[in-house]
Amino acid sequence: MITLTLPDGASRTFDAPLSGAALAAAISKSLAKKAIALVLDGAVVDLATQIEHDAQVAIVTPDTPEGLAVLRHDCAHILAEAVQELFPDTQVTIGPVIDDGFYYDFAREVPFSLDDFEAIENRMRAIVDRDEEIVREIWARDKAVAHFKEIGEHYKAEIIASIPEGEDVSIYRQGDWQDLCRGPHLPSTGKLGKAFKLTKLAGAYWRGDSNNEVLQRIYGTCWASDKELQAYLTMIEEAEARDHRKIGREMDLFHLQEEAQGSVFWHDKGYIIWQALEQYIRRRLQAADYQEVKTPQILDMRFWQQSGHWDKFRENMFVVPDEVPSIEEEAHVITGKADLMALKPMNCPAHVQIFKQGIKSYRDLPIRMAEFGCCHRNEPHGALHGLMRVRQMTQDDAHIFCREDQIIEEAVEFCHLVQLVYKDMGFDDVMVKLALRPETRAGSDEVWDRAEERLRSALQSAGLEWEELDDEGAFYGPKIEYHLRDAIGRTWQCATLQLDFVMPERLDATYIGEDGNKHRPVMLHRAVLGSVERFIGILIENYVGRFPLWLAPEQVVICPITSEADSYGEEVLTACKQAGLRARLDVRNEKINYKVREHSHAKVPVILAVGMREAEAKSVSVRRLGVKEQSVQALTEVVTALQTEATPPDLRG
RNA sequence: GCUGCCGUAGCUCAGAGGUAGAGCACUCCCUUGGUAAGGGAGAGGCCGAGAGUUCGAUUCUCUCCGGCAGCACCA
Repeated sequence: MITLTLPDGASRTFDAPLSGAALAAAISKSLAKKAIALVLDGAVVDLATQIEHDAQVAIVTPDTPEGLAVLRHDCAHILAEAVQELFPDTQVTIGPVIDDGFYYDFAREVPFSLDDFEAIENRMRAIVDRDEEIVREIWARDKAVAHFKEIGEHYKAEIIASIPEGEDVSIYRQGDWQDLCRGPHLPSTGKLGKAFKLTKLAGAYWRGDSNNEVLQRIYGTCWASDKELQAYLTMIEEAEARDHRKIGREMDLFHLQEEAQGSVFWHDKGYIIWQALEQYIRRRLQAADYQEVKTPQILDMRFWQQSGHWDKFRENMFVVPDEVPSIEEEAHVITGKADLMALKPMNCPAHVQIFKQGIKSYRDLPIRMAEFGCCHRNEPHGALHGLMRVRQMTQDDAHIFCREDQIIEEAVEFCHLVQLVYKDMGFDDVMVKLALRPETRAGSDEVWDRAEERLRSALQSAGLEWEELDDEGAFYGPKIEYHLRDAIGRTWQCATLQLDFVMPERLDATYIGEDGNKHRPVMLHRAVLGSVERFIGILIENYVGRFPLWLAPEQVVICPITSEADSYGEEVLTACKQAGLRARLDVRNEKINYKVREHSHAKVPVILAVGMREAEAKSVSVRRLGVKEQSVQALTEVVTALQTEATPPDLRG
């Protein structure tokens, strides 16, 4: 007798052990048809799994997250089967499920091309039509290693060989094709359906290590129905239209050009956003008792040697020889013999220098030292990405020098500040991560234990949920990271707080404690926006260029309907400007339709149309971006209302 | 940096072994129009750079540069 409890709390008893498939059939015919896997006491397993004893069970269907994951995993397998049928010289490696789909890494001499996708997809559909039964087999590890070696699947053999000796491995067989896999899988290939599409082709290192050979990765997406597949493809297409590089060009915010790779040319409109943001965050910092400083851009190599950057970070630094370039035709411009200086990649060592001027008392702490520091980092070319990853960036950086007993309070305060700012920016999809000790690190395990625990309690006190990342911390300490999403779902680290016991030591920063002795301060490296460039990139994508009034580069455009109303337009413009609004008058010889269309495309939040009727009544016809309706209101009222709306969030009553 | 793809007017994109085309934008003219394109004319290109194949290359081949996607990197 076996008693099985279903998700709705109901239970059923069976005389003998039975498979998931039999269970589904016992519940209903339609469920049996839709069933693709089984949840047995919380674990997703094959539908064919025998249920031997009392358990919590659920039948997995494609319309659940678990079901979709199984589907995508099978889609990866079917991709691999199709590829090996079409290209027998290909070795398989791994093929995991990812957000919205899956990928499979292949090893093959000849590169795949996008043109191959059609043939591969066709073969995948044929495999679905064949409806091959998918069977799980348990093999001894050594036998599996030998087998995969023998059939020339060296990567698979390597994976299996890394499984502990003596353990059995599971092999899934579908038709003539087989793969090492933990599972679970569909009962047969026919259950996959055809709502899949191969999307991207890219290189990827074997085992994620750039010292290893490059494999060819094929990405795909897979859904329970064609409708969902179509919806996903449409969503991706629309998301691409939100790309900040595209919107930045359309709205004339900034540009990039190859003579300054990774450095941004900010146009006037983009720089208005920058300034509004900088002034806003500066006020927030002032309110939180930060002091603002400015430190040198170029410092001698010896300085970076002392800070440890020369050792740990040199590859990412721009180096400048301290000599006068030769103007002789024949001579080398630079001798290569001069002392070296470097553009600062970070502000922290310079801030320590300010801290070290004079003698600091424990009474002075915490010192919160902020700088809108322009830093240069020599990023790999392949890493550069619009505003998101640049080589010259400005951080809303600050270093908090404090005593150990002040760490938690400072960290909690910081988390509150981030939450406040991100709320003002309208971000609701923020991911918080805690990056823990990396393999190569400075400081004892005891120090790290303490540091990590402190950040955990700070996150807890701030009421946040977070994910912990092993091995991702800075060499000098663990860090809290706030990640934001871009238009197509990629995440970018923005705010960060890093706990550092090392730098004060290296640069010999001290304060006089209550006991009259010298002590090391702790440093908290922190940024709220992160890099201003990246943050604006995220803002553009999140707002799709339709900024709230306080950030909009152009807030108001005044459009006379006939040239007779031009002089009244001037009057409206003056009123707007006097109220501090960023306004412009469009007196071009164009029809109102045309002007409305153009300024709407330019994402100007407010269009004020004025004709003779408005001129006589001292009113304006207000049209808000994205709203078809207009309303005619008194000029003075409109200006006052817009003025209120354009007030930055921290200055509102 | 690695793998793949791409590079034609300011933008979006056609094109073909015989030195280029559209729409939008731009300039000028006509039009004074009431809320997402009024009409006409004009100007605009070393077809990413270099080398090779060819009678001839923007088109084919190679190298480089840049862009895009992913990987690695992101202290």
